Amino acid sequence: MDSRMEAAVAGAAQGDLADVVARAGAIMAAPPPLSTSPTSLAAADHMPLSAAMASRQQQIMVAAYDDEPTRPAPSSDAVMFESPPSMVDPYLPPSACWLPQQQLALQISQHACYARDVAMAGAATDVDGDEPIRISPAAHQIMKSRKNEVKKVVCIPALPPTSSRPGGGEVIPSDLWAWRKYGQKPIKGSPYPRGYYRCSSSKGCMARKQVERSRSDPNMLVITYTAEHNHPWPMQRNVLAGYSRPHTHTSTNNCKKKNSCRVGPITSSALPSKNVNYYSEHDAVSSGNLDCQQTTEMMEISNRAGYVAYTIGALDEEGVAMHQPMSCNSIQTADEVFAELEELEPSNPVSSNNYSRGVSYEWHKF
DNA sequence: CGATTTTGACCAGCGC
DNA sequence: GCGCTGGTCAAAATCG
Repeated sequence: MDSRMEAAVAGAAQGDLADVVARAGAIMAAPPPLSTSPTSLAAADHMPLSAAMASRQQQIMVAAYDDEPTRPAPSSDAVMFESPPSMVDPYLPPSACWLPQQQLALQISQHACYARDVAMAGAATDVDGDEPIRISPAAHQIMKSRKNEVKKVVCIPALPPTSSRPGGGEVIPSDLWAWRKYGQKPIKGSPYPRGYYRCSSSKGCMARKQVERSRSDPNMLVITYTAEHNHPWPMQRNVLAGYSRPHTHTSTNNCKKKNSCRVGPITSSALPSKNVNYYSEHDAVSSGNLDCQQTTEMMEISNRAGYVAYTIGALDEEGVAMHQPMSCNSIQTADEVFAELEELEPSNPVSSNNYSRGVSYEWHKF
């Protein structure tokens, strides 16, 4: 068995589910020891997948941000990541597939023993592809714990801590929902505390999320979503304003206050509370209540703004893994994209300059 | 002044 | 039953 897989399963045995996810993500992301590794993104055009992954018929999406918006679809070399790729939960809406490069995410759900699935998907075979995975009973028990609670786990590269923030300056990327922190606890065995957040958009909303750094890879943030939002997604089209750039945001420049890594306030008449500070950074849409149209728009615009999305592990009818780039035909600069958006909704301006240059984001209600 | 964060206290679940 | 651990509450502090 791949040593990395052993580590992942060991993590599960220790009850570190988040770590399992992170490890699985690392497995998926790790540069292959050989250029022909099954997980090699460089071999994207003819990517073989593990049998276990295929059995789940999972779609694994990798979204890569290209710093040069005018650059065409990347060559095979261009999809060698330093950051982990995203693995998108098939139970999640398609919107979850859209991920900026620096939030390349491993995203799994707990619809059915997800950690095992993660481990299986991440390393169902070793590098040689011939060794089956064995999950210890202890690990399996951990995976089945928390009863039948449905969770979504997102593993993303952590942003650099902001020195301006007290207590280490953890920077929590946004997922477009409004979250309010209600607790923080040190976690046994981990040097990093776990933050507890609840949705602040609606009083009755039971949505929760937990944010912690992976103890095995401090560069990874593991975000666990619990329960569903019982209200509409608070923003619409112009949410994209915060999406099309990697973290050139102002955290290092303007984050003089502890809350300042929220790029800017977003007000919306649709919101129950006034002047709610929404996280407006660009990040995975992981909770995903977006409808198909929104998703399509986001995918399209993101592609045009310089994102390139790849599907890894989409299966044909015979279970043969396919890998194909998603549409990325018309590459435009982000400014062009947002200028176009403004044309679509002149009453709902998007500050493309601010956005594209990462200075400050001013979103307007719609 | 309202919203959010911080942080210690409290509570519940689980294993021994 | 007890202790450990994780999750939540709530008061105080902080921020805009």
